[in-house]
Amino acid sequence: MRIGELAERTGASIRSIRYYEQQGLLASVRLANGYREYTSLAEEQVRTIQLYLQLGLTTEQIAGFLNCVLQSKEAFCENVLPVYERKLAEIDDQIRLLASIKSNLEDRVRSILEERRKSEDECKTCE
Amino acid sequence: MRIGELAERTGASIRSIRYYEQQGLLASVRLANGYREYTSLAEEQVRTIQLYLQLGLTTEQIAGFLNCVLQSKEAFCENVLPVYERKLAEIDDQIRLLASIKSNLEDRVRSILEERRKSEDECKTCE
DNA sequence: CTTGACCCTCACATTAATGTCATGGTTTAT
DNA sequence: ATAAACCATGACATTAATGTGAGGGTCAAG
Repeated sequence: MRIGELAERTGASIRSIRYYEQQGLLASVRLANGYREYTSLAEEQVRTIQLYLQLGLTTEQIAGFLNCVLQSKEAFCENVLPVYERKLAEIDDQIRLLASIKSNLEDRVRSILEERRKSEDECKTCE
Repeated sequence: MRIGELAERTGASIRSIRYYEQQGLLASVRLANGYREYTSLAEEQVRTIQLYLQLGLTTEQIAGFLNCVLQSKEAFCENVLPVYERKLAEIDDQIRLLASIKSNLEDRVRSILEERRKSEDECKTCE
């Protein structure tokens, strides 16, 4: 199939599919006219790429194990686990940071509401 | 004081201080030679900017209420609370997404370890 | 008068995947 | 043969704060 059909089937944009190829994630054979031609395997391959991208992995990380996982199970690809571990650590850091900012913001919101409540009370006293 | 001293005192880079000015967060008067001159108030102002940036607000958001909060309390600046609320909602979204990716990754790690354990067991059986 | 430490502006780089536009070749159907 | 639909490459834009470097004034101390 050609790139348009592959895009249609996978939901990836043509632009993205070309990008995956450029990043070494996806191969294509070129027809005499220069068009990319894909086998039906490409469809699953693009879906696999999308899956890993949704996990927040970079194309570079994916490139490190994609060929392996396309042929065997993740469990048999040595490169997968370290990437997952690193990503998990990174996510934990991000969550921690976000949680800390969140509680800071919540404190501030509480303070503001509290201060405003006090002001309102004063107004009532004034009346 | 000049920009170098302000940078030194606040820990902000000279580059950042100029950027804050460009974004309308910080004013300076220019000496005859073109140098920026700051009053001692600028120091607190930069610290305030840094504080809001650490909360993940953009310079644009900060610009929306900085003048107000420099003069009175946050509680009396109408523009603060909506920004905080929006930021909190955004953070919740991010945390939810990260948590979802995290549990997905954890499942995958578990699967891999499980599969490998099974393989090891088979090996023992083989011996 | 020269050196070194300041300061200035302008502009490009950074990240990473994707969108979008320009320009142009190919194919298919009418 | 021409229009419509497809494909190609290349390049710039996106986000937002900051780093960095070029090229060039200013000023104080020696």
